[in-house]
Amino acid sequence: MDRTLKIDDLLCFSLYSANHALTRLYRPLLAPLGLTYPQYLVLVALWEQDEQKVSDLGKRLDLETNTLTPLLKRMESAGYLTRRRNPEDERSLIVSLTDKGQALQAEAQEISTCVIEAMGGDLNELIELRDRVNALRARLDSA
Amino acid sequence: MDRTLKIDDLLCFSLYSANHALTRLYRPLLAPLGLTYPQYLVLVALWEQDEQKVSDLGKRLDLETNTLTPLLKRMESAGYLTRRRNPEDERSLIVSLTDKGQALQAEAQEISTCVIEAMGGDLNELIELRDRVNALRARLDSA
DNA sequence: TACGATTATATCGTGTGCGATATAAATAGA
DNA sequence: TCTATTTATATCGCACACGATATAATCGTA
Repeated sequence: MDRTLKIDDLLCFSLYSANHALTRLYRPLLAPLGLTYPQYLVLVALWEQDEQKVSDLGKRLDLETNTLTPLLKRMESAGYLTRRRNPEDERSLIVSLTDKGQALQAEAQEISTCVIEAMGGDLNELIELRDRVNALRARLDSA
Repeated sequence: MDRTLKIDDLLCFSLYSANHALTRLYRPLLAPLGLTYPQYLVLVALWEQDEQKVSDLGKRLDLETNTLTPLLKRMESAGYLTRRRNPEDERSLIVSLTDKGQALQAEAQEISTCVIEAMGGDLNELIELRDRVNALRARLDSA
């Protein structure tokens, strides 16, 4: 049996590469809004629950503050959100959507539709794939 | 029905996040070798087929030269590979493994074992997941 | 209350990714 | 053969990611 490690054999490469392909798919869809893919994920998290602390967003998106702080500053400059200290604990920072940030939610539905179409295949299959990838992520996080 | 877009609903986020989790898993395994995860993927590609042009590696890993050139230079500095012009076409550059780069293949087997264990679950399940993710990637690339 | 430990965010340095552009070699035509 | 076009790699700029470290606020405890 051939034990040579091949690039296409690696689940890690599949995920790495599929993630790149998705980023490339999102880029032109998000460019008109001046958003990057990680910034879009921040918006999704805030649409789901507004007024989150930086640490909440970090847990939700599994990102560190050294990634989030500059990213959120850019989004604040772009007018999509505001950052203010928590009056109850001046250490933490509360991130809130602006009206402009709220308003984007409507356009996002189109983007989702577009992405799902590009992914092709049956919707139930995509959902199952999502659940399996999430399960893998959970196993990796707990390892 | 609740149509609010939730972060965990997104297959794109699953892949994004699983990819991060994998990178975090590989980091401490590769750090003793002075390698990053993308650099490791370059080695895997070269173990499979030595003496590849930069453009070949780009196709294999789905990366542009603006990513590969500096990455390969770092790997050359680290002594894992050499870069020389193709005598038959001076525009192209041939990337070859050094003895040191070849030698790493043995250690890689251990890393793979480690990663597969961390991924947990049944091996056949992992293979099926890989195939599904690869199929998704193929659909995205052709879209 | 004083002060060391903890917590939340920020900063710095390095390494990807990639759009845009530059450079050099090879090729195709007039 | 001379030149415009194409091709392969390199460079530049910006935005993630993240380890390491810094700073400021809060907490715990004597």
